[in-house]
Amino acid sequence: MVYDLNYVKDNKDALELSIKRRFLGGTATDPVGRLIELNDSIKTMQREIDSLRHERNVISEGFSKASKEGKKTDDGDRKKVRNLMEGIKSKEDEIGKLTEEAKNLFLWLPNTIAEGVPDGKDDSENVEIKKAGDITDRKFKTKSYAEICEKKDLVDLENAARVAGSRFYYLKGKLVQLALAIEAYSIAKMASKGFTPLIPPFMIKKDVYSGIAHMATFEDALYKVSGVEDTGEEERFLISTTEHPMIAMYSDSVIPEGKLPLKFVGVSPAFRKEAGAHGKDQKGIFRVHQFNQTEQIVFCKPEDADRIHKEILENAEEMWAELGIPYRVVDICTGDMGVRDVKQYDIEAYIYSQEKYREVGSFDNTTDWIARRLNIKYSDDSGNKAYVSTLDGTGIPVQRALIAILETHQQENGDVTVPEALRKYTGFDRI
RNA sequence: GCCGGGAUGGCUGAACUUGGUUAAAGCGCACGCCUCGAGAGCGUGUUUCCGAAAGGAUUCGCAGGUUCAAAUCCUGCUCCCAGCGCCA
Repeated sequence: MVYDLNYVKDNKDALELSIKRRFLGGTATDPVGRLIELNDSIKTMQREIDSLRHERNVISEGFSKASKEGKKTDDGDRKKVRNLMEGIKSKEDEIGKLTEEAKNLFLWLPNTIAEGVPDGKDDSENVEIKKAGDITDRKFKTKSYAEICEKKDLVDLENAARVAGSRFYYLKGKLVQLALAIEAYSIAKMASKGFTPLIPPFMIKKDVYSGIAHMATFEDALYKVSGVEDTGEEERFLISTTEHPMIAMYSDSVIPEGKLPLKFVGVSPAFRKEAGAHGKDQKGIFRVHQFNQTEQIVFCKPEDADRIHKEILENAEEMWAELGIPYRVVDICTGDMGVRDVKQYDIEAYIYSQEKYREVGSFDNTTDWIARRLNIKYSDDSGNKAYVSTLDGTGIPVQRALIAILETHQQENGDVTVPEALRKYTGFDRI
């Protein structure tokens, strides 16, 4: 983790405003001011340490010369150096404490906010900016996906609960093939747009993860893999989104400017504790501990971030349209936006049985927020380095797409037609 | 899991046995000189941090330790290579 406090100084006003508009103020009093204060003390102290070290180095050099010439060394100097070292040590301890506090504050800081983001406290104040696809008036009564799965034996929740616990499932039969078809379709679609397909590791080391996620995420979302400590290995966590290992791929890296933008489409399972979601979508496969997804990730130059942000949103829209699912695009308000985002769009698919739009994708412009934490830079021809911008957006979340397809494409007799775009991957056109 | 070898700057690669000015040398890259231009040649620069600069600090996989002084000695860890064992 690298933290760059000049950035905080330069963006003081924007950051303070951001904290206020996101309603994060209660967490700490004047975090930005405190951070700047810490920064100044750390710098001053570092300068003092540097000059003490210089003194030490000068004396030490004298020893070096003396030993080469076979002369005796001065015991008084030896004592002096020892005193210097004590001074350095105590100052370093102090600097360590201040740095720890500064790092935690820095990690906590949200991103700034892009122009035009609607103000609001929570998701009720998000703004719908687009509706697409027709919600058809049915002559028959809509069956929920759960009913269809039950009737056609496509999901087994009961045995899953006994074997793995609640919020787990067995997918069965044609639903499995449909799930794999969604992945294959989504990967092929994105690859055709110049995104490099990627299957990432499904576990991440703790120290890497702490650059990406807040402690709250660790406790509420992440599963820790236990048992490895005994062998002396580092702790690992199961990924909670495909995005994390994809972004971390370039941590501590410098990407040559000519390679940007770097575009990837990943596919993997994701594991979430869903702590704090008790009661929400309790049954079924809408909110589960383990799901599959495809994910778009782009590393680009800052000036391209806005444009590519819209691009990844449009990529996903294109896929939902081809799957024939009615959806809408929502402009997320300040209070509901991820702290990493300067701007966030969500796609929500229409779920007939609930007569509601439900979230099926999130599209984040995180500018250099992640890059600063994971130290991802790019360099131009003359070697100047700057932080890249990163963008991430869902491709297709498989389980939720299954739900949307079952509910949207059901027929009166209870069968479900497979969207045209998926047929070459399923090999059948009807469930 | 066992045994062995290894990790040095943008890259190649020495110094480690025996701790001591500036991490050698080469390549690449940037800038300058030279040139009508290019090449060659010559010179300067090329980890990171503080600093307007001068300068200082820092850096040899990571973290500690010993020492006036660590790339070098000691301990722990991570990763890579090869062999053996196990294995989808």
